Amino acid sequence: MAALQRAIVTGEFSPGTKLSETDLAKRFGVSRGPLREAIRRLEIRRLLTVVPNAGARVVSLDNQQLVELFETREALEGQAARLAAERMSDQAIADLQGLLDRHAAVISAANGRAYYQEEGDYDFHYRIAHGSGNSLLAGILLDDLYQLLRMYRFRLSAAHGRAEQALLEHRQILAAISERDGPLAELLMRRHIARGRNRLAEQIEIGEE
Amino acid sequence: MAALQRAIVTGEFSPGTKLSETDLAKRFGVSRGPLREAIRRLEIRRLLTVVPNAGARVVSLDNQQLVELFETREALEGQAARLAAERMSDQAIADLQGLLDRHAAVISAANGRAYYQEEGDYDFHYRIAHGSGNSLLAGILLDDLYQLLRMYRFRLSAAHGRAEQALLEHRQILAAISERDGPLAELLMRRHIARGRNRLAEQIEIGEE
DNA sequence: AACACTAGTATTGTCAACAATCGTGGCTGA
DNA sequence: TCAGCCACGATTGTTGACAATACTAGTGTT
Repeated sequence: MAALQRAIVTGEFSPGTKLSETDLAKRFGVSRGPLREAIRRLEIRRLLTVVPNAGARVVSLDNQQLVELFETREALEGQAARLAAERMSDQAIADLQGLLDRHAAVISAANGRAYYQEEGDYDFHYRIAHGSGNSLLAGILLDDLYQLLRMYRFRLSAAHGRAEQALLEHRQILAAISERDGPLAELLMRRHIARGRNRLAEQIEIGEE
Repeated sequence: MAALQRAIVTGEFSPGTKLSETDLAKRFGVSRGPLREAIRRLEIRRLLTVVPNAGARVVSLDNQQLVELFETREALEGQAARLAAERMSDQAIADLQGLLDRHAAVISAANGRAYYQEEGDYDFHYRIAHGSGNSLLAGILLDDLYQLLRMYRFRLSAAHGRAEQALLEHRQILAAISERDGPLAELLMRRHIARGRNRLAEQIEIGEE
């Protein structure tokens, strides 16, 4: 039944698609009852928009709403980085260091921007969220916001040649965490995400011309 | 069907209570189908904890989780205050000024701490969240976190004689917004909420003795 | 030709019955 | 007496059928 969420998040259904309950029920080999429960959950997670008596559609974010998403991430991930600097174990920090080393290898080897930009970036932010030791904050980020973000990764992946830059920023953030400098980690993380938002804003301007 | 959520949030069911589907269905005069959908929604909103094949319970936050709630609020409401300083209309700011004036009247008149502490505080933060112009951020705050908070307002209301202090802090925040000073508004809001968290921490220490 | 209304169809909302799983109480045996 | 097992009862999970609402196509009127 989590298969429905996966199907939506991975982009199997494109934004704006109308979701027929009977169709989905047949597709997933389940009755309409459990399916409706799944729809309600995805509605609360903001992955679907439901209008009463008219059905559910895959959420379709306009550019304004994507900016909102980045603004919200900026606040939450900044706080996560601050808390991670205070609470992450030395072991977890070392592990994360290793993760970034592997990312570096992937980038230099295959010029593997695509992989790094999507999964690598997600891995890093995932660990910071967990490292905050705040399960509520981590849950909002990972269960809600990141699922939304994944739906739009194609629109946001126009940042080629940015893998190296992102990796550098990740290393700076981790360095601040390693030095247990919470405020600096927060500042760097906010700036890191703000850059993503600015790139988005630039694309919007280009698109409007 | 939103009646169930209201019943839980207003504290009609105390934290930890087991919720029987059949009982609730009879109570609200509805079948188990729609009721289960409502339960799933409240589960995602973190107001209920559901274990498979064993039923749903009203969420029971321990002190650690309450601290997490405040840490998350601090990040989100700080950002909301910053954005509100940039985006709130002059009219909305003037209205909010009027709201605080009314709060001041209530406090001095009836020594009405109880009212102000609960509803007044909520009103103020509600308007800031909306004033951010970020519906995602406002939604997370108002639909999710504040519902959780309301369940525990009794445990957090041990701050007597604090109505005046809270009002003062609200005025300072609004002044920063009025001057369009985003960073200051954020700082003051974060400090305002951090004070709430610190009072909570003090209570925890007292309770542990 | 364009609009309004109506009937038909499809889809969502709701319900009561059935199946599966879990917790509990009592029984048996060492 | 206590541990383990079994069966019963209760609760959750699921299903298919029924009711209500919204969309659509077609017809008639202006």
